Amino acid sequence: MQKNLKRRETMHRLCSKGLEVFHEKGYYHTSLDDILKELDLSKGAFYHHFKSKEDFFVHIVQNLIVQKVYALLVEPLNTQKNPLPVILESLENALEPSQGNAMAYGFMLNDFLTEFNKRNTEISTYLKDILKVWEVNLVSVLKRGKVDGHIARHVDCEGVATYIIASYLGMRSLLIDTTNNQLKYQYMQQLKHYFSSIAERNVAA
Amino acid sequence: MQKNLKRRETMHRLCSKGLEVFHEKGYYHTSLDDILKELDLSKGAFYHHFKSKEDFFVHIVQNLIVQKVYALLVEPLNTQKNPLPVILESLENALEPSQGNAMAYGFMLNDFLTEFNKRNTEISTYLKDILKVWEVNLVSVLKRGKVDGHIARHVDCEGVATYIIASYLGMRSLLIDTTNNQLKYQYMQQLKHYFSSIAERNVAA
DNA sequence: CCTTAAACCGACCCATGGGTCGGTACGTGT
DNA sequence: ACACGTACCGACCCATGGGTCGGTTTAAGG
Repeated sequence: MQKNLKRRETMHRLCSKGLEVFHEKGYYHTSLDDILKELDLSKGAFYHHFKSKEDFFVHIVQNLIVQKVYALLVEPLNTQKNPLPVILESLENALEPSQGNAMAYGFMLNDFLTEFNKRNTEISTYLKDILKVWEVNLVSVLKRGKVDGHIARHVDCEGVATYIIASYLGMRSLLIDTTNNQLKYQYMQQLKHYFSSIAERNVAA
Repeated sequence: MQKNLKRRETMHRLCSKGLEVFHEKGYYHTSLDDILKELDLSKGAFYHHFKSKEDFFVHIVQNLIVQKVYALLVEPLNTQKNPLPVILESLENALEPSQGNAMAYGFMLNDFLTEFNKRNTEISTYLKDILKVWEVNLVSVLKRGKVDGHIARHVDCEGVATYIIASYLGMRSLLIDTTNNQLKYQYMQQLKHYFSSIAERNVAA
């Protein structure tokens, strides 16, 4: 069973490095050789494991990117506490440029979303599906917040979720290439103002 | 002076169609021939007027894109009225997919910003400068709103401007390829909530 | 061992697309 | 009318990069 292990390991090395370079330089601006060179692998190796560059990226999306979004933005919502601070915390956490040693490249959905839009509908769809999952989870946690008396009853939960996602995506756009903590701080601050406007007044946020 | 007119006309046709196609398919996914074919012009014509594809796009940015952003998002701020409704109106207007007959493609900064980020620092800088102008104008109009008693004194105007821009950019990301009026409506609605949280309470917004 | 098939190599193919260059057509000043 | 320069043409050059394919190495099974 050594062969099977080798296969998995090589594929994982490819996907991992692939995501890293794709995120850094963009999908269409990264040649396979860029990735292969860094891993000391050949074209032959690559095409033995993947049908095409596109197929390769689909693997990356469905394995790595989905996981990252889940870990950063969906899992943290899974608590019984007041949703608003929980959401704030998850967003702040996800905006962190890199925790630990390796590049955690917080969030890359926005870059890929615009890069593939209208260029590759299949990949676009996969990426949008990920956003959708986040949105659905946001909505459900917001609705629960309403029931629990943390969020005002008049609030449109779908609208709030959309707005959170939009501001977050845009923030990622502004943060690109500048590790500007000032921007991040401003964003979090205003988000708190916004949240206070949808919180139930008589309960401590 | 016929020659000079011809020159201006051809350059303008190139830039105009160039922006259209670049915005539709992306800069790097558009070949010069894509544009030239639609205008019945040749490579020779193109390189007679522009140094390179990059030089061409710089022209487009500095002439057409700057103007569009000014017209849609900066000029409307130039009034003495309460800033918050004015800003809302300008954003709503700018999100309109296409007013009139030709494609007005509302706003394309976000797409180009992410496309050129880390790929072409010169163009990136030009694009960011445009955003900066918008930001500066937002800040100044917000500060005036404070003086005029429309906006609460504790508000961080820079933060608000950043937040508005972020949410707007992100909204454009979400709206791409879907002419989803629902999304736009949700966004405007939540923006109003947010604005109410930074408005001076004792004055009608 | 010795066969078989997976893992991998790297030279090659070829379409794409930015950029070049020698030429042509025509308006313009003299 | 003649010369000149501007606008434009389109065949060509060449680097890039996705994908192919015949071959070599290596692990697994009998």
